[in-house]
Amino acid sequence: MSTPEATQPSNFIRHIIDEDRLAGKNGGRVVTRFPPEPNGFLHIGHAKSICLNFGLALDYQGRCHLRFDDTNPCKEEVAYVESIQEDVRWLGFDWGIHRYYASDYFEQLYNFAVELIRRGKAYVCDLTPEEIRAYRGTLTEPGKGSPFRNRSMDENLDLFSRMRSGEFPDGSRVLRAKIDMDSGNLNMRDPVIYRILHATHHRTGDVWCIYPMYDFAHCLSDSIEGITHSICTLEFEDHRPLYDWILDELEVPCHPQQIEFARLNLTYTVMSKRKLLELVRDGHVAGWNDPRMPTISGFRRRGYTPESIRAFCERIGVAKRDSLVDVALLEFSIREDLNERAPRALAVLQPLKVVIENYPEGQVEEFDAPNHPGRPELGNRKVPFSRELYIERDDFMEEAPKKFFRLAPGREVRLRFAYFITCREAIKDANGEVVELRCAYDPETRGGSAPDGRKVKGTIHWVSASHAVKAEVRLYDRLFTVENPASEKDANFKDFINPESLTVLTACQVEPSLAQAAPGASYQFERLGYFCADHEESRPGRPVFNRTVTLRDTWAKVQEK
RNA sequence: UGGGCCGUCGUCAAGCGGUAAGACACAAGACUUUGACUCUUGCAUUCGGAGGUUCGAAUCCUCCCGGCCCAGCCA
Repeated sequence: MSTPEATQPSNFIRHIIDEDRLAGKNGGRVVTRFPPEPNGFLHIGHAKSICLNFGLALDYQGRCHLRFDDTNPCKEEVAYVESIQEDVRWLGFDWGIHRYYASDYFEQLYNFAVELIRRGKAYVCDLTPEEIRAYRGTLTEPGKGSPFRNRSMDENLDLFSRMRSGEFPDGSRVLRAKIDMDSGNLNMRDPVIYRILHATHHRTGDVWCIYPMYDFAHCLSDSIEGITHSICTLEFEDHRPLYDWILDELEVPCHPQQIEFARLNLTYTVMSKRKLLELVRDGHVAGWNDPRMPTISGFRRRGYTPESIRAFCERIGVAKRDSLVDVALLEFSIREDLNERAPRALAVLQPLKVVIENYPEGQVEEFDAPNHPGRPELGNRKVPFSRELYIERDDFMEEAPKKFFRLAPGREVRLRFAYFITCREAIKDANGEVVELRCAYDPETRGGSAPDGRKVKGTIHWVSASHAVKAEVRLYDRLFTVENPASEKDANFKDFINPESLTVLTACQVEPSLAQAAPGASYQFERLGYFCADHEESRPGRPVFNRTVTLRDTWAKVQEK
């Protein structure tokens, strides 16, 4: 069995854990948790956290809890808890019996709050939200104490209990921790830990009308569950003193260690739930699982595999510096995986008709095409060939440069698995647009090689016109035109939405074997890219494919020069 | 004139006082019935800057510069 340290790249969190184990801390146990708030869909930034937390548990033979941080009934919905579980499972992780909800702890949390009051460390405050803000001071000036700061313990106990029983309207009072209004850390200036919210909670219904704030609920939930390492993102660094303060002031089962790492940012997309929600709400995308979305469900529908996302998360590493990861790394990860597993197929996206003038009318041949060039065990399929074909429009150029290896008047190319053909004539319509090619084939080149040893530089894909199946193909491109839309100064991120992020092609012609593509199945359309049959809209006989990612395209780079 | 954190290749990221890993990207070449894949080669005399400590510094110290986060009864 390999050591944990050897299975994954090292990072500072592993170092901390290694040291803790060496010191015998927590009895050597490692218990982590992934604590999403069910107020939106998971995105690839969450995938980084999931891979980290569950990965650590796996490697150190510990466990990782899935805990819904559902302390704000106004924003949370069961639909989200369902999608979150589906996504975590799809990514390949298993929380076993360890699925929890912060709302399961509401009673315990309430009792902890009461205890805090008893210890003189919390008080009920009647200030309005505006007053609380004003009293809090600013970044550079200290705050001042609330006039309710020194209420008696009995009064606090009474008021808090009446808050719970619903005597007071929303916003009229809060419970605050009594810490330090002079602290340079605003989180320590008597933070609110309970607020009144007469809202129906998706799990507890109307049982409660007061709800704990994140800072109060999170550390205690961690402690209740026996978490050893509570891993979160950088913006919670300022909250750590409060996390520790609460656990220090109360008698709790254990005191987990909060560790912060940098959240994932990816080029050409946005990663905050608020912004993603906005894209969905304003109809810029078709939903949370639109293949252009950086959500896990979006990537799934786009044709990404869990393996590729896990490989990506491993490659990006874990550190504390803010970073913006090149989406090319994600694309590399999915190409690497699909190259290995996706069966090949011939598909013509923008058909150009080709008539092979010297090929007998009505004749049909079938060629054996391997499903994968490197994996013969994946077998072969038959591809029909006839006098009239479709090829890709881009594979013909009327005036082709020397470096263009494809079809042009007078030039010869190989039709993959079939014959060499030479272009005799390009037929144009009234607008001067090429609508058909008249070609001649060389019968001696059956199978794709010439007995006389002559070579052709180019091989193109094709499909037999009368056998091809019509398909819809959706080409996806980056959602934004700039690398970091969220950081553009004096502008709204939505101003940078790429108007060409989606191109729908409805007249594609694909080889017959693709007619029955199973929803979600991935293929490599040779020379084009990886495509997957759409989970929701693909139908037998009328397939719909989503482009996952293009193939690497050296020719495109040459063309740019 | 507040508090916290971070600066190592274009992008991520190892390194933890002994003389700059790796990946992606990029470039050149080989192979090729996918201009794919694969392979080979190249790609930081230097670690934000300046001083200092040391036989020796990306690693330790000092100062400076730059970036990020915090003033929700959101998480």
